Amino acid sequence: MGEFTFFEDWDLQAIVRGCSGEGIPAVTTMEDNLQSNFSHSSSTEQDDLFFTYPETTTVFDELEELYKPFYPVLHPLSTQTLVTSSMSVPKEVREPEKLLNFQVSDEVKCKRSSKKNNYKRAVKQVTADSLCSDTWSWRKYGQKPIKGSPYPRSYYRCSSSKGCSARKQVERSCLDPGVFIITYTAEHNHPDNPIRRRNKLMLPASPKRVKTNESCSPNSKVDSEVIKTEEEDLLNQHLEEDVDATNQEMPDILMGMDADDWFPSIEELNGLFMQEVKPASDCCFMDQFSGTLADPEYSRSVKMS
DNA sequence: CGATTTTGACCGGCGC
DNA sequence: GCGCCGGTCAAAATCG
Repeated sequence: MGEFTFFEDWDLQAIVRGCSGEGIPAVTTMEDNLQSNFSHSSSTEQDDLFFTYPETTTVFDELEELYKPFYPVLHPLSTQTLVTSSMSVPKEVREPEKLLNFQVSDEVKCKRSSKKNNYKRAVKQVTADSLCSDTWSWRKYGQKPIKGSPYPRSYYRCSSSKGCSARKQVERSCLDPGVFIITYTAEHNHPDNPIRRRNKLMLPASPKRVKTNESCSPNSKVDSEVIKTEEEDLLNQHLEEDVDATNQEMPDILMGMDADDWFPSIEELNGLFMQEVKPASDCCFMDQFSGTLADPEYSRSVKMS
């Protein structure tokens, strides 16, 4: 997939690495947090990644915690993570109108003890800037329109190792289309590979690959034009930013690495600089996450469930 | 030609 | 039991 700036989003790596069981402490489960009465007031950057639910908080505190990542206006956007265990992303997250009736305790009780959900989940909210910086190699295996959201959810599995059960889901926030909600599931059972993980840039889908689907609903057809325009603007904007970031923020190259990666080899650095800095015109990554930008006709083909 | 994406079909969980 | 929904599979298409 189109991961091409693996050093940009250090905290995204942190989450993935957490899943891999190396470097940063592994993904924290809801149960762990409840047991340890862990507070969100920690001052370390790492802790800021996680939302936890201390036993002593009130329902309002919990609601506030839940609100934070999904109301970027109130809380300036940063990559933030909600870690859950053995449960799906709360539906209220996607349907904020229901959030007022949402109680964390209910969610904790809502165990879906299926095999599918029997993994730790790390839910993360990132901007488009951060989307392309995942250090792992992911292969898309599915995409589904999600009820209540105008944007489809894409499903990826780790392609670095055959037996790796790590998965991630990417969907746009229905509240802020510029924000993406990434859900990591399961853990990597292999070390990250700094060479392998640097995928080639994804090029826009060729016209012959673009399919039009007239069977989609009238709504989606109208909306698709709007979405297309907005996303093209967003893409152009972020492509420019990516080039700037690549040129100016090289120190960040170290930020997303665990101890083993802090001192990359000369060869690796050379390769990184030579491969990662590419013309913005070559960059097209959004399709990897939203299934929309690289394929301008995408939303036309999304069938309404 | 191998890797990846696309996409319809299928499956299992859940609510009614 | 049935239908809805999310998640996954797998064949075909596509890319480099």
